[in-house]
Amino acid sequence: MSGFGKGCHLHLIDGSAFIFRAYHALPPLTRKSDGLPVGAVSGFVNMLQRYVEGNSGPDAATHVAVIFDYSGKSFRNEIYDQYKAHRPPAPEDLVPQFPLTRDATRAFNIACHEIEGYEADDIIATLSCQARDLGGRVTIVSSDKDLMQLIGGGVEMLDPMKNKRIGVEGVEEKFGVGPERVVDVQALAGDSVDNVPGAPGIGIKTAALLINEYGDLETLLDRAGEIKQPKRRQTLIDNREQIEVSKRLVQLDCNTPLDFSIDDLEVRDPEPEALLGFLSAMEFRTVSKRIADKMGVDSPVIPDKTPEGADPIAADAPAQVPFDADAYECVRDADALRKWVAAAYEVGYVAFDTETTGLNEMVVDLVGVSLSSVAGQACYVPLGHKSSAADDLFGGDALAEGQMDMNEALEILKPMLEDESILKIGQNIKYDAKILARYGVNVAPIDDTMLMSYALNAGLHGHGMDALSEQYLSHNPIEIKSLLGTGKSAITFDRVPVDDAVKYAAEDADITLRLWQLFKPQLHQKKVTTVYETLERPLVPVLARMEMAGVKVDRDTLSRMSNAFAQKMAGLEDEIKQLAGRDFNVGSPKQLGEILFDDLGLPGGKKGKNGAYSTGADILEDLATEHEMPRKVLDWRQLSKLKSTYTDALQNHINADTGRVHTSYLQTGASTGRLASTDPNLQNIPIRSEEGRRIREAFVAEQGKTIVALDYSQIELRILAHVAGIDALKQAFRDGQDIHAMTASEMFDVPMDQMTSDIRRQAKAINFGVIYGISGFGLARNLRIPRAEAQGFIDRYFERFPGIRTYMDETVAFAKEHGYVETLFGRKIHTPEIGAKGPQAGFAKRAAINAPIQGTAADIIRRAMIRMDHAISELPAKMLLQVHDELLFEVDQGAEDDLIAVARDVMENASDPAVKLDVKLSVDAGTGANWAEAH
DNA sequence: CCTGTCACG
DNA sequence: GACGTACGTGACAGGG
Repeated sequence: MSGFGKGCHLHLIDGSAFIFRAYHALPPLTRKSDGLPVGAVSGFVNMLQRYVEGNSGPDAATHVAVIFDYSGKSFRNEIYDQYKAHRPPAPEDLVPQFPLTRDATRAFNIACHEIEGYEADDIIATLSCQARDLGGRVTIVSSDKDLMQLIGGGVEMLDPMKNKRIGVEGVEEKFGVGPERVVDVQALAGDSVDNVPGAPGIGIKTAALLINEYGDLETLLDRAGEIKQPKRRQTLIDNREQIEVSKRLVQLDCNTPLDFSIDDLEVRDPEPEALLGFLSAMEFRTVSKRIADKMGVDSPVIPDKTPEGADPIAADAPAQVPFDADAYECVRDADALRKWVAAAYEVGYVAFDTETTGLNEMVVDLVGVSLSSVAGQACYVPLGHKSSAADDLFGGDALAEGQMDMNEALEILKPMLEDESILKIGQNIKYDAKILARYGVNVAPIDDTMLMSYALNAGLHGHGMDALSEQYLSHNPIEIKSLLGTGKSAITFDRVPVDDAVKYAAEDADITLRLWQLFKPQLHQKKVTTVYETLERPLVPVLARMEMAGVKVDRDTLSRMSNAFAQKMAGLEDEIKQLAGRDFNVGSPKQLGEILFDDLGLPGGKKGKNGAYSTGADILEDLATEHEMPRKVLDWRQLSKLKSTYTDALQNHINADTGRVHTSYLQTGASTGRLASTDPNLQNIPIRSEEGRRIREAFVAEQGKTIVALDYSQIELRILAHVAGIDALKQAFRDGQDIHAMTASEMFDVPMDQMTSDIRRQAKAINFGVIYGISGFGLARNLRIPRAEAQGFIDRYFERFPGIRTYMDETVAFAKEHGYVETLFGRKIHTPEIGAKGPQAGFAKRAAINAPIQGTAADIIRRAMIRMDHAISELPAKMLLQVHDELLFEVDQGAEDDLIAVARDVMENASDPAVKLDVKLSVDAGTGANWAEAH
């Protein structure tokens, strides 16, 4: 066997990082037989398994090792006794798992090494140098920036989280200098995580600037006196020794004494017996089975025994700490804030919340931030509270005393909020992320308790924090109303006294943390982790970007329409009052009812539960044959709606700075998985009537750009064809037929070439009816035909497509048995009313039938949106809006075709590979200067 | 604050 | 046998 050399490829896996990631990513699982904590081991095994599976192709390793930190002090503590001094001891339940991860590595037949007195990074450095000198390639599997100094000359890093390779350019992007100067920059910038001091006040940006100017650290320090900025100059002169120590701390050692050689690291196939033996000893049933299947051997039998009295759920429940508002801290200076940031680093996560002057993220100001990393312990950092008017003769616009400078606080918080190793937990964190984005902070990675609640319990209850706190923590939080008041006299949060704000804001962070601790393991137990991780969590940044992008709305167009509507309405109003014989408020259904049914004595007056006549559009439509007034009222109402809701209200939503309208998407608004759009709702802009449709002309592209709209064609009927297994429907979609005409032909025995628009219209109504959980009454009302006739249609439909009936019955039965229904992607929609008696039973049944269809369509477009972000990143295009089955883009003129090709591909394949649909998805596209043209 | 009405998919 | 019924949303105006 020849030794390591040219053509060889060494993979070095940062084992310790794997362990911590696994520990934080997974709920605290225990071995069933004896309660040994094995969550981290389980995650570690999964990562190794994925690594082994992916190790093929041109980048495959010929040699591989997993490298661990040796527990205890390293030689760096002799250089600087405070090195990594802020690191807390490993969590109690993680400690026994350390040796098990070594066992796991060996079980996979992968070399595993650690050396006393050295860190994993040093071993990785030494092996990288050796491999490079021998002419081979190296891939370091880690996202630790301290390892970036090793890159170059055939050495690359692979970020396993993002599955992204990092080469020399990646280093330059991160540090502003090449790999050989990374240590110089780190020596200056220091590192709060490892407690490397560096030069106070100098961060990576400034450090890179200085190093690039002077060449290297030694030259810089020697010539520090030449620096123009007095503060910088003094810092470097005063802290020379500290900077030199820092460099020795960050410099990795390429001469670690190894008790093995690279040749010992050659890749070996796992031995089934050893690997399965280890997995069954750990009682990992799922992985055992998967690996056994892969290896083509029998999976080991793992006894399923639970010790008497053990309650795994109860063991997982977070500790009950009483709520204590007096325990919350008000943070007023940098040192205090740094302590809270350090606390986040200790555990690797932090719940945080922002307080602002209002609810419109695009406009409001930041007033304060609250943090919590341990239940019961939380702080509030007031930043923008105004002094009370009584203290300030100049109208109370001065900042209150005892607050940190906003920029200083953000400088301390930003590295932590952007640190990939620190999980930021929020309740509706999209809101906080958007606020902070306007202050130059890009919050990531994130978890969101609102979305967790939604993935777990959609259909059971709302997902606002107050409701969740009450239900799951038995704690009623302070109401914001009690601080701000209501109505006209309401104040903004910056006017709330700081002492009151602390109690309210810190409590929110505390509650969020506790909810997270509660929900996180439940995701796993309730099997909704995939839904949360693939359909909820990654959508947050996508929606945030769309909302911030906004859509350009032309004020003049709206204003002109508004005037035209007003004129027409005035004319109609005169005519209506003339016909009524007296003056009244046309916009009042109550008064209108009295005119129609009492004064004019028209037939069919039905009083509702509060004694008023019903005057809905369908009733007026029927009355239109009796009298000419109802038609005029209908016309008036349409104009009134268009004017008040669209041409007038929309103008007020145009952002003064951007000239665009920025909606907010609510991810948890609809139980089925659909989004909801608010402030303003851009998912109900008119299209069905010709007059309403023209409002879309006001949604325009910027100069030099084009609006592109892509929408799924018949997505819900396609999903119905799949889930109900209707072959005729599937075939029709495959053949590209007119689906409603085909339904009509099938039902009414009319050949396709003799189809009339009226028959087709009826079939279309039936097709939609099926999706909604059809009833004879509903169809009769929709088609304005006798109920018996409608029922006949339905019977015939079921006869021709018997799969539909089966689907409906099975779905209702499933809902009754489980209390929920599911989409094809595993989203659970709860149906608590399914067992109800009375009219609600009908509602619940139809909702249960509709939910998997509407929900699966919603899941598909969510997947498309999540992938779209990356897919169009190279194009001069932005995704602006989602309207359930449609995506709206703005793209540079000339790039429309490129965008359509990419976006259509993403949308049509959005269900792959999780779900293989029997029916192809089809997407229509349109372009134009405005939304009306593009549709 | 609730209800009726109507805009969308 | 009667009861009421298409599914999912949000915004606005009127009225207490």
